Amino acid sequence: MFKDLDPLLHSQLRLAIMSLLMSLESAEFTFLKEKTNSTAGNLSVQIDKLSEAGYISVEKSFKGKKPLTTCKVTPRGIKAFEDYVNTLKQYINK
Amino acid sequence: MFKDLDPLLHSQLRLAIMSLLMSLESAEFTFLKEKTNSTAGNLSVQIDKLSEAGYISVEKSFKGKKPLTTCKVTPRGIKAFEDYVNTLKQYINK
DNA sequence: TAAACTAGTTTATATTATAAACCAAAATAT
DNA sequence: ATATTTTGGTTTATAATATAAACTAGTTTA
Repeated sequence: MFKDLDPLLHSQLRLAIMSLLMSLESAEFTFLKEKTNSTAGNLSVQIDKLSEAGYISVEKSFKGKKPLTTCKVTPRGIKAFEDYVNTLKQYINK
Repeated sequence: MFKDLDPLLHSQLRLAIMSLLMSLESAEFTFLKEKTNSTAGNLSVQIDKLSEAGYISVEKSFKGKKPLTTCKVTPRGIKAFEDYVNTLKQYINK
């Protein structure tokens, strides 16, 4: 009856990160931090988890002299997000 | 940007329970257990939490000689569920 | 050159979900 | 009759998770 919800996406902050990345080419750490209203620590942890699952790719570089972390959703992440949304519909429609 | 998701509803099993109760007059413990595919222990705990939040009402009686736990969603529960769904849409509709 | 700020990471803690262990009564098998 | 299993749960222990606090390395500002 109820399919399992991907636990990696069924988390407020990770879902917010993925939601943003689904509609953007890429996003910087500081941008995600601001938009999700999260602490840097929490964001860092959740980005790692999404990255380890292969849902996003993370690139570390420099913007001038400051470190710059850039995130992009991967095809696998897009698939996972879409599956999650479809599964969720079982729970919330009707 | 992203409103907080009610943590009481943002839980697979509790969401499944509420989802079922939203479309039924009432439901028995054993029915919920079967439909949600949960263990009795887990279900018992989550029913308590929903009940303590006032999202559902729980009535304990007997069916013949066997104990019977019956659950119903409350108006407050309906409101919370609808709010949750609306908030969730911010996350999943691009 | 000390203080404060930026852009993070690591680690500790508090919360949560979950199943295992338990209980009382009833039904079933011996 | 009386063990034994099943039903319908509850309580408790454990494992997983989310989150913030503490920390780091370098940079800018006073």
